[in-house]
Amino acid sequence: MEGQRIDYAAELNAEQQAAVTAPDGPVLVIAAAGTGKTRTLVYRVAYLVEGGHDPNSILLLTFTNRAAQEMLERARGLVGGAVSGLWGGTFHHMANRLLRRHAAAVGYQSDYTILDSDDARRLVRHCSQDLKLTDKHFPKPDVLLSLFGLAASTEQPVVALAEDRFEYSKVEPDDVVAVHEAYEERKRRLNAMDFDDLLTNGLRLLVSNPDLCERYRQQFGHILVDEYQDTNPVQAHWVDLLTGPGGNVLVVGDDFQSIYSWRGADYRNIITFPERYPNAHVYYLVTNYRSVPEILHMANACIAGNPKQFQKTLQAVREPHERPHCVALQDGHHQADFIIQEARRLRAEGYRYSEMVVLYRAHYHAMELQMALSRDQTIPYVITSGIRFFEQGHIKDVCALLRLLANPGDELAFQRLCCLWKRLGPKTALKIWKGLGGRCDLRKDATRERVAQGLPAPAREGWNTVEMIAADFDRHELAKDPGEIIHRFMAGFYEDYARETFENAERRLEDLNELMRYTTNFPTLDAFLSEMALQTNLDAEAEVAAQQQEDVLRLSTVHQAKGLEWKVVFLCWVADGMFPTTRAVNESEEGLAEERRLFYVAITRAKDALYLCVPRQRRGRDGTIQYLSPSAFIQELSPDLMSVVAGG
DNA sequence: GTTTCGGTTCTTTTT
DNA sequence: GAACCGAAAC
Repeated sequence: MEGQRIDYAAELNAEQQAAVTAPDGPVLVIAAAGTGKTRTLVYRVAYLVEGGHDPNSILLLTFTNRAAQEMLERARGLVGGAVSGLWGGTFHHMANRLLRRHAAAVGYQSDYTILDSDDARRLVRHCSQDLKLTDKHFPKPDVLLSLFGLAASTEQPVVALAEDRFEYSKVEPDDVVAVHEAYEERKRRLNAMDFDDLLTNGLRLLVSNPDLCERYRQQFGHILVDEYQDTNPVQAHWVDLLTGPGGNVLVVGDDFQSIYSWRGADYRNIITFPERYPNAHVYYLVTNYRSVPEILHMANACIAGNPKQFQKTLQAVREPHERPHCVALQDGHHQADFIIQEARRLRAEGYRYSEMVVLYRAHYHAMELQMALSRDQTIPYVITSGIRFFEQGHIKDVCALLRLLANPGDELAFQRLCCLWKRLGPKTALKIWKGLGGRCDLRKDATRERVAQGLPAPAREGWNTVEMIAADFDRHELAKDPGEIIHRFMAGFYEDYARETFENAERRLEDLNELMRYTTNFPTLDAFLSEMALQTNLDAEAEVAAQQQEDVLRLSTVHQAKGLEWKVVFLCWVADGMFPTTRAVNESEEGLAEERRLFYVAITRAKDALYLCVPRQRRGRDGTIQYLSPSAFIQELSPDLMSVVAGG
C-alpha cells in the first residue's frame, strides 16, 4: 500500500475529487447524507500527505470519538504509516491536549480532573443546597447544567438565559446566577473542569495568549473539521483563531443534519462560513450511493420545508426498489411484535440482523420492544443504553480512588470513596475533608493517619486496602500502572463490596475486569483518567464493533445512529407527541425544524428498506389510554411517497 | 446525629 | 436503573 500513488480520478466521483483536490485557503464542503463525506475527508488527508505536507501539521477535528477513530484508520489504510503523527480527535480531546500543556495560563494546575456529567450534577446539587435553594420549584441540577452549558457554548450570560427560560415561573434568575457562580468557584477549588470548560478554556487560552495562538497557527498548516454544522460558537471561534488570516481550513458538513442545537450547536456557523471567509471555495456533494431512490424522494420531500438552508437535492444512483412502508399499529406492543416478525421474515430472505436497525427518538421508546425481544429469545440484540459505560456506579467507585491519587483536590472523588466504607456517609466524609483542609494527598503518611483517626471502626476494613495502595504508590510506581491499582483495590475490598451491594455483581465485576484491560492502553494514570472522561460512549462503540462480527440487531436513538447506515431501518413511534416530541414543538419554530432534521437523519440511514411504525395509542402514566395521530412529518408528506401497510 | 433501607417516580438527544 | 423521600436502625 505504502508508496503507491492514489488514483483520485478512479476512486472518487467528480464532486468528491474536486473537493479533495481543492486549492489551499478556506474550503466549505456541503456534503448531503450518504454522499461520501468521510471518504472525502480521508482522501483529503491522503492528498495533503502525498503532496508533501508533514502529517504533524495536519489537524483533523471531529465531533465524536467514533468518527475520529474511523477516519484515522481509513487514512492509515490509504497512505499507511505516513499518517502517524497526524493530530486527530474530538474538539474536547484537542482542547484537553492543549490545556494539559498550558493549564497555568488559564489558572489551573495541569493535573486537573475532568468532570463527567454525573460529577457535574452532584457538584451543582451541592451548590444549590449550600445556598439553601432547595424549594421544590427550584430547577433541578440537570436543568441548571443545561442552562450553564448553553451559556458557555454560545457565549451568552447566564442571567439572560435564565430570565428567558424562567420568564413564566417563580424562579429568580438571580438565584440561578448565584448557583452558577458557586459552581464555577467550586470547580476552581477542586482543580476540575467540566466538558464545557474544556472548550471555553481552550478558547480563552488562544484569545488571551496571542503568542501561543501564533505558535499553534504555525504548527497546524491545515485544519480539517468534520460535522461542521454541529459546532457551537465557541468551537467555531476556536477554529477561526487557530486558522488565522490566510490559513488553510476545510470544513465538511450538512446543514440538513444539524441536530445538536440543544447543546449550543449553531448551524449558522456553516451557513455564514462563506461570509466569514470571503474567498472560500464551496463544493457540493449530492450524489447518493447509499439509498434506493424511493427513500431519497421521501428524504428530499421531508426536509424541503425547512427554511434557511443550503438548498440541495439528493441525487440517486441506485436502481428503484420499493417505497418506504408506513405501518399503522395499535400500540407499542403491536409495534414490537411487528418489528420482530418482519425482522425474522427479512432474515429468512437473506438479510442479516446486523444489517437492520431499530431507531427511535428517545431511549424509553424502546421499552416494549426490549421486553418483547428478551421474551422472544430468537433475535440477538444490543441496545445503546442511556447510561454511559463510565458513568455506571461501579466504574465510578473504582475510579474515585484513581482520581484522588491523581488530583488530591478532587473532593467528589474523596466523597465517593469514603461513602463506600461501612457506617460512613456524606456528613462524616465532609467533616474529614474539612479537617484535612480541602486536600487529601494519600501519598503522605501524615494525611493517611489523620483520615484513619476520623473513621468509625467498621470503616477500617475498606480503608486498610486504600492505605496499603497509597503507601505503595511511589515505591511501586503505581502512577504508571492504573490497572494494578484497580486490581489491588478489587482484590482487597471492592469484589466483596460489590457482591454485598449489587444484585448483578458478577456482571459489574466483569465490567471492571474489562476496565483493567482497557488501562493497558495508557502509559500513565493521568493519561488514562483524561481519556476515560472523554470516552463517554465506550459501550456504544464496543457494541458497534461487536455488531460487525456477530449477527445482532441493534436498537439505537437517532442521534447515536448519525453517520451510520443499515440496509433495513425500522423507525418507531412516528406519532405525534413522540416524534416530534411535544417539548420541541412547544418550544419554537426552530425546535420543530430541528426535529424535522432529525427525522431526515433517520430516513437517510436506510439503504434498501424503511419502515415507519405508527402506533395509534399509548398507555399514559396513570394507565389511561392516549390516542395518537400519525406524526406531523408523515402527514405533511404526499401519500404516494410511501406504501401504507396495516400491521399487527 | 448519621446512616441505611425500602418504597415511589421518572425517564430527549451527548462530549 | 437511579434519584428522591421518609422512616427505621445504628
